[in-house]
Order: sequence, then structure tokens, then C-alpha cells
Amino acid sequence: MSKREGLMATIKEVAALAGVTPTTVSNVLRGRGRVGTETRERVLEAVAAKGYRPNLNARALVERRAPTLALMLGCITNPFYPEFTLQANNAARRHGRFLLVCNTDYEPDGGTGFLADVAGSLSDGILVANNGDLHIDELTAIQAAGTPVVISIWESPDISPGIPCVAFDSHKAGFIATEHLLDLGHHRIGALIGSAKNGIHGGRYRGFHDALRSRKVKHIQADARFVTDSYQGGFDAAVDLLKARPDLTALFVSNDLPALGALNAAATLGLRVPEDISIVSITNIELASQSRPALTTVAIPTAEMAEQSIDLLIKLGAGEMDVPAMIRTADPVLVRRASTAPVKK
Amino acid sequence: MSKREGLMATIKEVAALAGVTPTTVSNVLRGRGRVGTETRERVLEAVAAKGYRPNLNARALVERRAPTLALMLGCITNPFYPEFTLQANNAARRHGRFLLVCNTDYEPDGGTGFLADVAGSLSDGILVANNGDLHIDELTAIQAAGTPVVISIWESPDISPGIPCVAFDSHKAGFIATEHLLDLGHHRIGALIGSAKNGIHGGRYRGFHDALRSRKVKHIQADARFVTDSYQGGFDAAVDLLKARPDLTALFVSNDLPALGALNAAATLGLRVPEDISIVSITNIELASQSRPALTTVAIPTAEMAEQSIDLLIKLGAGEMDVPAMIRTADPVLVRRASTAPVKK
DNA sequence: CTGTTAGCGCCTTCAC
DNA sequence: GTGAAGGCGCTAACAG
Repeated sequence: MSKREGLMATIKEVAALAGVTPTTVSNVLRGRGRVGTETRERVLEAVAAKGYRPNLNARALVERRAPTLALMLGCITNPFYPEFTLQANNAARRHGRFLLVCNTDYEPDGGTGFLADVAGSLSDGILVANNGDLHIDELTAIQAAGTPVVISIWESPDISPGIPCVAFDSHKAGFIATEHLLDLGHHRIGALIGSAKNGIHGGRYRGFHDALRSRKVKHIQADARFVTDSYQGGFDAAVDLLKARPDLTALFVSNDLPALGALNAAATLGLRVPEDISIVSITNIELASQSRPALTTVAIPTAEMAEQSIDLLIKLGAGEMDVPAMIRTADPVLVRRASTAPVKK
Repeated sequence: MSKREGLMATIKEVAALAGVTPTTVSNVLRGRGRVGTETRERVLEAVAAKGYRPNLNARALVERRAPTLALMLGCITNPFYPEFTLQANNAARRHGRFLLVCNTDYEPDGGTGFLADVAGSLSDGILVANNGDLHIDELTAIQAAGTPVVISIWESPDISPGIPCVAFDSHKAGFIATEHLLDLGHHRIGALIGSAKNGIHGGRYRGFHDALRSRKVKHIQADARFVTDSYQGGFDAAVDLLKARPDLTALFVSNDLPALGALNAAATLGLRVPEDISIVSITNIELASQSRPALTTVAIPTAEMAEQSIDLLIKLGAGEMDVPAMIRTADPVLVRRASTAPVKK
């Protein structure tokens, strides 16, 4: 590979043009130190004339910190992530940082080397979007090596991963969603869970379970399906479940994406939503308001989690010691739309 | 900001541990130069023992090229981009590069400084996803300064932006979509275009227009709406158009997202798709297959464009001179689904 | 208020 | 086959 010509102006050239030293140019550009008004003018002119921009790599090297933060997520193709990413990106930019968005799903070695490279020099902090498949030991090692790590979208406010994190109350989300169904008079409710029973959506499932129990409603294991957290996963499981248990009047789905699949599955089976079957889920991604019928769902504080995570990362990077080990975000709230209605049968 | 402790091992430390010089370690790690088998062993052990990873910033500084490629896109929240991003990311990783995903939509100064920083040192090449609002002069300047620039998703294979690009035939896409409608017997066809008449979807619109003309079907301006390229834009415009022109039997929409909005709008107006109105669009994002009815659309070669763009960027970065100024991708193809049917009235 | 000196961690060139 | 010297572009610490 032939290296490209160095057509970029360096600080030296700018300094020469302005008749000062690199230090002064550096000071002017970063507002450090005291520089005479006139000198500053001259420097600024030279900078403009040369179209100079500092080499961020060189700066990172000497400052021992990169101007970037990394966001590790499974697959950007899951519609939840773009929404989260946008908020995280905006928050990072507000702090003058660039956000490195890292798709880890298709990394060959499971992303180990990838993560180490990104953490080691490419970025100044790692924001891990919890996908239920965290390698805590790796993250701990990275943290120990000096790079701040924050886990976001943590589902259990009462269990700590041992790494700074931003959590929401997933149990309450499941509880609220289920209460809504119960309030509408449903008591034959199926569940579609986008993980294993004790997987990432375990808290949501327990919320569902506890809501039923609090109203003395029976729930049999046959009415639950533990599936892939995807549109297709929801579709397939809904077809299966609705056929097997035709007496169900409502479905609790642990996530919007499979709920959208379930919505379509119901239509495919000739069931009207919400007349024949109500569907409620959790998250409130943008698509939830665009489906037909629009999806009733329990909104989790996505934007808040993204922002708090970035803020926390910045604080950790700045060496602040009084940072909380866990930030609990606002409670989830029910967003009533058109996919749920009072029970009829 | 207190700089973090340098707990990361340096090449020097590794070299010391292995009883060699940094040069040798470097050579071993990159497979350069000749190194004795035994020495190599010792070095590798030391590397493992220290958990050493080269500092990518330092390397970028001395090599004068970063290990990252940047993807500039409007807003990651538009569902087309995550799909494109995933492919670009995978292609970049195949070349050993990291992909820096840059949301430009919310940059304060229109992203000028942002782009310059990213181009100047953070990345070794810029992939610009065409959103119809390109600042060609800026891109040219960046290119002139030595950073390769490639424009992807270019819509007109016969017009060059003056910068290396990867294009698909948007005119043909519009033509094919419209022909499909004509073949089904429609001739009162409305158009929802996600840009100004000569904006980014201008080629698609002309394809629509030319298809009608080739069959001697009249198209009056009142049947076209130039709207925001979004779900809501499509929804609103469809409501408006369908009310104003109740005799229309089909809708040509320039993009899937507004088409999805139109689909919902039709239902809101009590029109059945495709019985009362057929809808066809262009792109074939994943959502197109998940709507109800599933959307008939003309697929554009998204994955191919992403891959070719990255490949081109890599070649340009390697200083290859025999690179084409424009790469034309495969032709768009019709994907028949459930939103179109033979005309009835 | 401005300049000098030193070095961030690595790679390249050239001796040995 | 291996080592020594020099420098990438920048900022830190200190001197003046």
C-alpha cells in the first residue's frame, strides 16, 4: 500500500506562516494558556489560509485518550438499535466526541480481538448495549486496563453486573403490560418471550407472571413460548401458540419486534386484533406506532438510557470518583394504542 | 481531565520481556522481515503474557493512515441505512478495517467540521451515502487533501458527480415498477415521490413517467405528490391524494418507507389493498416483506452497493490507479408480493 | 505572553 | 536475522 501524499497542513507549517511556534498555535486552537490578541489573530488567519485541522491521531497519542467513544451492539439491523444509537450519538457529540458504532454480531472470533482493539486505542470508552450475551470477564479486563466501560439497557435494577450500568425496571414493564390486559378483563393470556426463561427477557416474564399471580389468575406453562427475539420468531411462535390454544384472548409479548410478528400472524390465522385477540408488548420502538393496528406497548426509557450511559462514560473517563455503580432510569409507562381491547368472549 | 493510567503494555515492555528489540516484536506481529523461529516463539509468548495489543493511534500516526473507514449517512433511524450499514460494516471488516458510522443529520454546522475531522485523521476513507443533499465541493476538497471519497447509492448511472461512485439505475427501477402496474391493467395511477421533482428521486419519477408514456397512458400533474421521504410523509400525502382523486386504482411510490405509510393511509380511508388500490414502490427494505399486505416493490442492489463502495474505497486508499470513476451495479428487479393486483374497476 | 525541550508508541531505514 | 536511530504530528512541562 502506497501511503498517500501528506497534503494536509501540519501545525508546524501553520506556525511558520504565522511567525510563531507550534505551541502557540496549539494554545490558540484549544483556548489554553494566555495568547496575545494580535498573535491569536495572526494564528487564526494562518489556520484558515492553510485549511489546517489538527491530526486527531497525534493528539490522541500524546494525550493518551481518543476523541471517540465506542458503542458495541449486536446487530444494527434490529430496529431498536438505530433509535438507541441516534440518542447515544447525539449525546456523544454534545460532549465533543465521535461515536464509533460497532456491530459485533458478525465478528469472526466472537469479537474479542475487535473489542480489545477498539478499547485499547481506538476509543476512550466503551458503551455496551446489553443483548443478553455479555462477556463480563472481558469487559472487566478492559476496565482494569484503564478504559471506562458502561453497560446500558441493563434489565435488573436490583442485580449489578459488577460494571457501571444504566438500568430500567424490566419486571415493572412486564407487570404493567400484564395489568393492562387484566384490567381489560383478560385472563386467558398467552406469553411470547424473546429469550430463554431466565435469559435477557426473564425480568419481563417474571413481571408478567407476578401480575397474574397478584390477581390470582392461573398461568400454565403451555401458554408460554420462549422464542427468538425477532419478527419471524414472534410470527412463528404466535401461529403455533394461537393454533394450540384457541381459547386465548390476549398475548403478552416481551418485545415489540416479535409482537409485530404476532400481529401479522393473528391476521394470517384470520383473527382480528384487538376484537378476537389483544396484543401488548414492551419497548415502544417507532414501528409500534406504525403498524396496523398500532401496537399497545410499555415504553422503556430508551433515550434516557442512551444519554445517561454516555454521560456516565464521560464522567468515568474524566476520572470522577463519585460515580454511581448503577443508574436507574425512569419507570416504564403504558402506551395505549389499538392492539388491545376489553375481552369479549 | 485526568489521563488514565497506562496499564496497557507497550511494545517496549514486550520486547524487554522477550529479550529483543521493539523492531523484532513489530516484525513478528506483522509478519514482516525475517525472524528466527525461536525468537518468534519467545516474542509471541511475551505478547500473550502481557496481553499486548499495538496502539492503533501510534501506528496510524506513523503509517499515515488510519485503520478505519467512515460511513457518512443522514440518519441511522431511516430503516434503509441499518441494512446498508451492516453490509458496509461486514465488507470493511473483511478488509481488516473498522467502520465509523457517522450520523450527519444532527450536526450543528451542517457537519462541515465533523466531516473534516473524520476525513483528516480519524478515517482513511469516506463513504458517503447519497441522501440527495451532497456538498460536492467539500467532498472534492477532502479528496484533494488525500483522503479517498466514494459516493454510494448514486441514482443516475449516466451522470457523474465528479467523484468515484457506485450507482444503480433508478430510472429503470421506476420504469419496472410502473410497468408492473400497467401490466395489471392499471392506467389511473397516482405517484408519491419522496423528494422534489428533480430531487434525489427524480430518476425514479422519470422512470415512472417514461413507462406511462411508452404505453401511451396519460399522467396529469395533479396525480403526483412530491413529499417528505418518510413514513409520515407517505401517509399524509396518500390520504390527501386518495381523497382528491378517488378514481385512482394504483399508487406508484418512490420509496418503501412512504409506501408503508400509504398502505396504512389506504386502510385508514377504508380502502382495501390491493382490491381497491394497488401500491408498488422501490428499494425492498426488510419491512417491505413484513407489512400486511406485504409490499410489492422493486429491489435495488443495496448489499452490492455497500460492498462495491467499500472495495472501491480500499482500492483508492491503496493507491490503485486503474479504478473506475463509476461502478454500475446490477439492475433492479421486481419483487411481487401482496400489495398489487389486477385492476377491477 | 511565547518559545524550548522532550516524548507519546510505533514503524521504517539502514547498519551490523 | 537483529538492532539502533530517527521521526510521524502533536501537546506537556517548564523556561524565559
